[in-house]
Amino acid sequence: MIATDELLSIRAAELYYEENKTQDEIGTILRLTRWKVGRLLAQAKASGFIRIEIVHPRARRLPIERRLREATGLSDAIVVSSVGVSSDEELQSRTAQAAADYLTGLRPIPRTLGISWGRTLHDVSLHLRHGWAHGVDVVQINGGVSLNKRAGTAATTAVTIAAKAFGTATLLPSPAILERLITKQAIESDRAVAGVLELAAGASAYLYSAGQADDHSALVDSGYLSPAEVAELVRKGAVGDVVGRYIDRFGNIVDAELDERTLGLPLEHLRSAKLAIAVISGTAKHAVARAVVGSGLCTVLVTDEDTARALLGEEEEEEES
Amino acid sequence: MIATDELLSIRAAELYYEENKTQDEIGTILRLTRWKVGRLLAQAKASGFIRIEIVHPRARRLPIERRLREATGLSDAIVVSSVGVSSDEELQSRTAQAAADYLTGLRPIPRTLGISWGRTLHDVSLHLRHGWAHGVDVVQINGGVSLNKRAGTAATTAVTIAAKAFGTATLLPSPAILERLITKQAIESDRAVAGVLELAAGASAYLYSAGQADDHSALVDSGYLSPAEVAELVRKGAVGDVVGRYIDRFGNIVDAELDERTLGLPLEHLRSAKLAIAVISGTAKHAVARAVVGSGLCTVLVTDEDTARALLGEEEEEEES
DNA sequence: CTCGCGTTTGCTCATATGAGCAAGATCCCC
DNA sequence: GGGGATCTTGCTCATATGAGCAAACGCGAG
Repeated sequence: MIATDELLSIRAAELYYEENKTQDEIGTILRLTRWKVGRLLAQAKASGFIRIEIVHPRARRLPIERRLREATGLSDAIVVSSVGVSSDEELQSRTAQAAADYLTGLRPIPRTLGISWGRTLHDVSLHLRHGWAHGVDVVQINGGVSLNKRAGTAATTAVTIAAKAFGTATLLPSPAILERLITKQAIESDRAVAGVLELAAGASAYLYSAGQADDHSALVDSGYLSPAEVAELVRKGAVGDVVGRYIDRFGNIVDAELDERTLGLPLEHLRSAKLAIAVISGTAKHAVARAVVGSGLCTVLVTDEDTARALLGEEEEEEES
Repeated sequence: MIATDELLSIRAAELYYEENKTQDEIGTILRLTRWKVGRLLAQAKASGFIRIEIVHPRARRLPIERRLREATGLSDAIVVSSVGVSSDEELQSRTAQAAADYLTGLRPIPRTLGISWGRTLHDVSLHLRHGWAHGVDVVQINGGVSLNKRAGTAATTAVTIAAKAFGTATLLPSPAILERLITKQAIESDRAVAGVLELAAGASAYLYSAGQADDHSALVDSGYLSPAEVAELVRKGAVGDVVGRYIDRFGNIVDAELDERTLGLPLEHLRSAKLAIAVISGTAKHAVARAVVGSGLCTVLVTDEDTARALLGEEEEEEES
């Protein structure tokens, strides 16, 4: 485009988008035919001079969703807009809301929903509408008895999601990680526990999040792992955890021995699931999101715009006043 | 708007603006009639959920220009967009560019143009196109011989503007501020100087900027005033200077004695001019811009979006990712 | 239950806009 | 300076959209 045309297209855009003039009126003002104005406007759009943003906490980014589906083979991708967001918390809250929306709109409605636990899932449970479905049974897919403070969060999450869907919640009465392999095997073979695991294995859908591999991980908070142990896992290549199991950037288990002592559905089960919804948001989780998506751990990803761009390899640059 | 409609309008907006679907197609997707979709879209716009920005260094903000004209009685206002601008320098450069554009498009073309000098005016001179007009004579309206480094800037500005318009430049061969009143009176009565002042008084248009009242003022830089003297002026209420004369927020001369020793067109002359174009941009100049516009020193203002909003009393709040 | 009022809905019609095409302008290579 | 090749321009026509209106709906008072 020649320079004088570029300037004209900006003048036309001002009149069109800011002053709501018709292309015909603009033609009169700028002494152009209305077709020329239309072309200038089209050029301005094509050159990226016209930026249209949807400013709303519930806004999604459909073009990014599409590119993500195409690039990764996910069966669905939900990407919330990060326009006007300042804190990671708000972004995560928006993402949780979107996950709740997605769950609500899911057809067919899953009879049994396997879930993990953590801050994200808890958030999702809060954002779900009372009566979001009728008769969905919820089952935990990994050990969820917290060792200290956060007591009951895991249980609360499952119960809330189930209650809001007028269904039942089945809790996995076991720690997430056992100290000794033998204990884990013993618990696992316990009738109650085995029954829950079997139920979990037969769930029609899974909903889970992922944790970053650092001191803020829920597994550290809950007392299952010490910061030093996590640091050691990171040294071995861990980028985060999925249902309590630490994976490297290829989605492989980092520490086989630790994994053996971790009670819950194995990752392979998620990989072969028909419907596995991962909810992952926040700058710190870009790496684990990559691993989850890259290794086929989920079929549906709910995330934020920045994480999605990171997955697509287009890091966002700073802008705006 | 009821909550469910708000959400629907966001979904519709995503499909319309991001996916370029027609309202009809959106209707099919969301199971609505196309009229309902149109109404939702209208609601989304009305609620401010749709933000359209023109991202370009030459973009102006026409609605703000209009409000500014209406609120202040200016005969014209040019407001450059500050979208995507990070530094004050860039904003000032954009504003200077806009001033150059305005000057170029001015009809009737002024025969004689009275100008001040300073960083801003220099910027404008550089942004003017060679051949921006044919035969405009330029005359300085205030003393312009610099006392130190910046030597020649004032002269260069006038000469450049004139040369690019194939006209002549008339310089005011005098300092901006004299140390003693008697000297000023003597110079003023000198044939050469008096002749220039007369020419300046008869100019068909004026173009000038304003300086902020602090150490960065061009008058301090040029050595006419010491930082201490400026500080004293500020104490007396000075918000900035216009063609070398310090004014308070009401546009009144702050120090009559100093003003007496300042050589150039009196401010009253600018106030009664048919066409006086002020170019003022940057956060530090909001106060002086208010004084200039409020006291009728200009008929046309070229400024940036932030300054314009400040004049309108709508300070911009921070936003964006 | 019924009536009246205000809101929402689906429609008709006028207008605005984009696609596609033919004529005209411009370039540039010889 | 001639003559294709390419780009630009103004147009016709089909489509998308907004204004305005009447019917349907919902809601509360009697």
